[in-house]
Amino acid sequence: MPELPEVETFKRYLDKTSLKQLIKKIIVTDHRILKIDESFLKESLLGKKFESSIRHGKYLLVFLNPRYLVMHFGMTGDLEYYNKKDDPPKYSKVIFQFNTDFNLAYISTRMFGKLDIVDSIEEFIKNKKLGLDAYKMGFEDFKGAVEKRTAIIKNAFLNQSFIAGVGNIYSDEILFRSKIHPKTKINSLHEGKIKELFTNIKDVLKFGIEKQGDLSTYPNQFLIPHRKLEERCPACNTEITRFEIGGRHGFFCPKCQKEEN
DNA sequence: AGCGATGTTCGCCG
DNA sequence: TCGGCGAACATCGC
Repeated sequence: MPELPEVETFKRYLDKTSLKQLIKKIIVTDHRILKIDESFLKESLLGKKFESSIRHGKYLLVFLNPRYLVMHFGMTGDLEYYNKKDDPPKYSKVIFQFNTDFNLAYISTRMFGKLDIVDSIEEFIKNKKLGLDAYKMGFEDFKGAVEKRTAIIKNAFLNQSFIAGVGNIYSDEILFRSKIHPKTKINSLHEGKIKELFTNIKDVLKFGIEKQGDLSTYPNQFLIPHRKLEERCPACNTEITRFEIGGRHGFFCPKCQKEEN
């Protein structure tokens, strides 16, 4: 699932369901998902509670005093809070059993997600070299980040050290809405365009969060429903172009998104 | 039945 | 050091 809107949805779900309950048992069904030893995971969590959570980019950090559990979801991660009476969800890799009738399952279908333990948020962000959180950043900081970079804009978005949280799909949507060609050099953008881009990042992510990360019911005027071959631009009816960049497929409208801005 | 996939990381090269 | 590329990771659904 996850780019920023999905992870924000996981955060709200975890906050609503799983805080303040004693963790009495942890079951790890696949150790490849752990970046730390199982014993350290247990030492850090057992007998404690999930106190609060913070999302930075695509990462969710859950505070347990004194450490943080870091959840990353790869391309196919999920969380499910379920009654102990029921079977664990399919592809559960770690199950947190609370001192209640419920468990929280960390699910990773394709094993791309990871769980880690860290001492502080600042240290984590620094070690991972993560940029500003795309949803929380202010305009001046964003402008500073843009001016420090020389890469083409699509690659910049995919690089989490530029700004954190935007991935392949939402970056296409943001560039479409901003009428920016994905291969535009990011440092060629002028102030007005940077401002417009900033506003569109916020709006696209906000809409995504309101949709709870569900991409399947987007209105026609967005690019998202048209990210496939032989689709047409909802604004001008030109055929959408598919291109490859950094080993991924991106989509854009060659008429609405011209190189020059 | 092969290919592609909302992510990250690492090594290589310019 | 940065930027871009390609591969690797793992596995399921189309």
